[in-house]
Amino acid sequence: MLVTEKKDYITEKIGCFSLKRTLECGQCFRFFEEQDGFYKVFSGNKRVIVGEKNGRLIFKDTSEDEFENYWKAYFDLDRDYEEIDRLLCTDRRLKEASVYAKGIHILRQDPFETLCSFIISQNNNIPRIKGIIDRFCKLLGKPISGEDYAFPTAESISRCTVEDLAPIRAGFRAKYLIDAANKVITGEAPLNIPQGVEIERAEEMLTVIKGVGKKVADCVLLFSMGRMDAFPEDVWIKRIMAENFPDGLPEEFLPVRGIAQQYLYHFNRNGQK
DNA sequence: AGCCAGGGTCTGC
DNA sequence: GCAGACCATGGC
Repeated sequence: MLVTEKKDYITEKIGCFSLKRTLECGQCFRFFEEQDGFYKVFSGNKRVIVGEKNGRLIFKDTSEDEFENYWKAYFDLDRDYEEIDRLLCTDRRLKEASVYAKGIHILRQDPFETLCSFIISQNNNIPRIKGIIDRFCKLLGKPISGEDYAFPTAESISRCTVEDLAPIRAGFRAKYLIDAANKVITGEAPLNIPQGVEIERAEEMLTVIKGVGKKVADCVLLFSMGRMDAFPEDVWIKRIMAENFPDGLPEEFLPVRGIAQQYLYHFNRNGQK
């Protein structure tokens, strides 16, 4: 059996990107910082170890193909964030957040994992969300290697009862995870929504799932489907909007309001105030 | 002990 | 359409 050796893959210099901020700003839950500052990142049934040095990303034990075919899109490395930032900085209120959040990219995560993760997120806090997801993968996910597991497939979840899911301690959300798995399998809730579909219509396609309201649907659309016009409004964003944008976001920002949302969220949670 | 956490459902007005 | 109770669990 011939085993092809993988070497580290090192990217070109990336203009406007912060690995740390992108992973830690609350849009994903399955990543772990290692001793050397590298991150072990999971998405669906994939795993990678990635670090940042001198403006380049270093993907350990990764081929160029794996980078080009998956992780490049995952980290949204082809989008021109400098240009988006220039637009957002034309507004005084958004400029403050944009400067603080510089380098955050919106991830293109695995859609089913993102759906389940934000179902789990409801009325919950981030450390516990990570714990539930971790136990979910260990309980039902296919082993990748060592202690690493893939995210559970919809099929494996659909075979479960609420009692089967008790060990992950998701509480009242367990029944929602099962409903999501079933509706994804039948196609009643599609995870391949074309970009051309109106955002309100796309939200409706996901809110057919029990436990998925507008906020969770917008998180799935933004954080896994590249819908930069999705605008998740959690308690933080609602407060920020009421205080700073009582008449809503100005129209010129609507196509990238999801990005503006993430900057505002990060700034207000971690920045001054 | 009570409150809150990247919400949603169900009921009642 | 909108307010309020309720939902499991755990950290503070």
